[in-house]
Amino acid sequence: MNPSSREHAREGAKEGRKTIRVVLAEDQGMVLGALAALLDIEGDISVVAQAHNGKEALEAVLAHKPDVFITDIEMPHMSGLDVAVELKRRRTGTRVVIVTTFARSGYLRRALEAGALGYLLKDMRAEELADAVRRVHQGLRVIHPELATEAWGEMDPLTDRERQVLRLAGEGMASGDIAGELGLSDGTVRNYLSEAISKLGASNRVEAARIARTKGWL
Amino acid sequence: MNPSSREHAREGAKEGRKTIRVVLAEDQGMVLGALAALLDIEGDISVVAQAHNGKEALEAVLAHKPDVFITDIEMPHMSGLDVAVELKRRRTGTRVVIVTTFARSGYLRRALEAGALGYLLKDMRAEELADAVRRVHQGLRVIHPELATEAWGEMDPLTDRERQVLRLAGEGMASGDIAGELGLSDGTVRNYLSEAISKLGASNRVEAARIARTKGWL
DNA sequence: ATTTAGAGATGACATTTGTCACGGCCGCTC
DNA sequence: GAGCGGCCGTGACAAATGTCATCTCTAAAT
Repeated sequence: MNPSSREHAREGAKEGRKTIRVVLAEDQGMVLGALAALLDIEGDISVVAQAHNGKEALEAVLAHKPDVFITDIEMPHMSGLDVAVELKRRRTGTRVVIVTTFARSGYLRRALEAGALGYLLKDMRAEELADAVRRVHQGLRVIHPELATEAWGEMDPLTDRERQVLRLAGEGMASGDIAGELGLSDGTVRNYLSEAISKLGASNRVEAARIARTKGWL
Repeated sequence: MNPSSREHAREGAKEGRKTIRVVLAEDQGMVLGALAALLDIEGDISVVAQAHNGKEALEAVLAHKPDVFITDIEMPHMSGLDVAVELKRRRTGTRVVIVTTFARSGYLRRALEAGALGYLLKDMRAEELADAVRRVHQGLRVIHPELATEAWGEMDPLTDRERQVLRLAGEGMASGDIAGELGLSDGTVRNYLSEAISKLGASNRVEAARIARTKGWL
C-alpha cells in the first residue's frame, strides 16, 4: 500500500528474465479485476489472462502456458479443483494456487491430490498474495497457516449414495421426491439418510446436511 | 452540509479535480486489499482507510469523514447495512456504496432505506467500480442494472416470530428445541412454521428457509 | 473360498412434522 | 366500541421422518 517503495526498476519489462507470468480465474468480476490490479502493481508479476469460469480458465492456461495459475474453487461450468485435475493429467508444467473463501478439509485434500502447490484463504492479508505466488513459482508449497497445522485428517465417512441423497435432502426435497429423482425406493432413501445422520452425529437430515457442508463433503 | 475543511487539497491529480476520499470495508482481507489497489490506480480516488468489520468501518468513517464509504454487507460485528443506518442517523454527509455478492431484494430495499446511493454486485466488471464511485460522489444513484429494473418489490410477508423460528429451523433444530430456545410451546412453533411454509409456497420447513434466504428475508 | 462392504429393498414401529380448528390476550385504528 | 392483526396456546389428526431388523445381489479384498 506504499507506492514509494517501488525500487524494482522498470528497465526490462520484456527482457527481464524474471517476470512471473500468471493466469487468474475467479467468477466475481470485481474481485477478478481487483486481484489483477493488485498483482500487476508488482514489478515481477504479470497477469497475462483473466477467466470468469473454469472452462475459460482451462483454455487460457493451455493457450498462454503461464508460470502460475491462480484460481478460485467455486465457479460456473468447471470448479477450480476440476481445472487443477485436468492440468495435472495433461502434464502442463503450470504451478497451481487455489484461492478460496472456504477452510474446508475436503477442499484442501482434493486440492493437494490435484497437485496444487498453494492453498490460500481470501481472508488472508492482500500483501501476502504476491509473495505466495513467488514461493509457488519456485516450486515451494504454500498452505494457509490455519489449515497447515491441525489434525485436518477427518476423512469423509459418507458413501456416494449417502452424499447424493443428503445433498437433495438438504435442499428441502422430501424422501419420496428424492426416491423418484434417483430411481430408488422410498425406504431406501430413508435408510441412507438414517445412516448419514448417524455417521455425522446429527439428529436429523437438516443438521446432517449442514455438518457435511461445512466440512466440504457435500 | 458544507464541510469547508479542504485542508487535503493536494494537487497530485493531474486534472484540476479534487481527489475523492474513500473508506473501504470488507471482511475478506485479500479482497479488501485488492479493491484498494484497484481504486488507488485511479488518479482522482484515494483510499484513506480500510476496515475488516462493521465496527472498524464505523470508527474509520467517523474519524476520516470520507466523501464515499464503500462496504460489503455480510461482515463480523456489524453488517454494512447496520453501519449505513448508523451513518444516516448521525447525519454524516458521507455517501454510501454497498458492494455485495447477493442479489437479494431484501438487502437492496434495506440499503435504500438506509440512504445508500449505490448498490453493486461483485460480479460486475471491475472497471465500473471507479465510475460508480464518481457518480455516487456527485450525488447520483447507482443501482446494479439487473436489480434496478424488475418488479423487485416482493415484500417480506413474514412476521418477526415467523422469521425467527424459520431461521432456527433452517439450521436443523427440531421444533421442540426451538420452543425451548425461544421460550415458546412446541405447538406454537409448529404453527408459526406452518404459516411461514404456507406464505412462502414451500412444502416443508427446509424449502421455506431456503426460499426466505435467497430473497434476503432471513 | 470366505469375508467384507456398498447398493437396494421390505415391513414394522415410534417420533416428528405439518395442518386445522379453535381459543385467549394485547395494541392499534376506524 | 368494534374490528383487525400479531402473538401464544391447546388438541387432534394425517403425513413425513427416523430407526431397526432382515433380506438379496454384486464386486472387491483377504
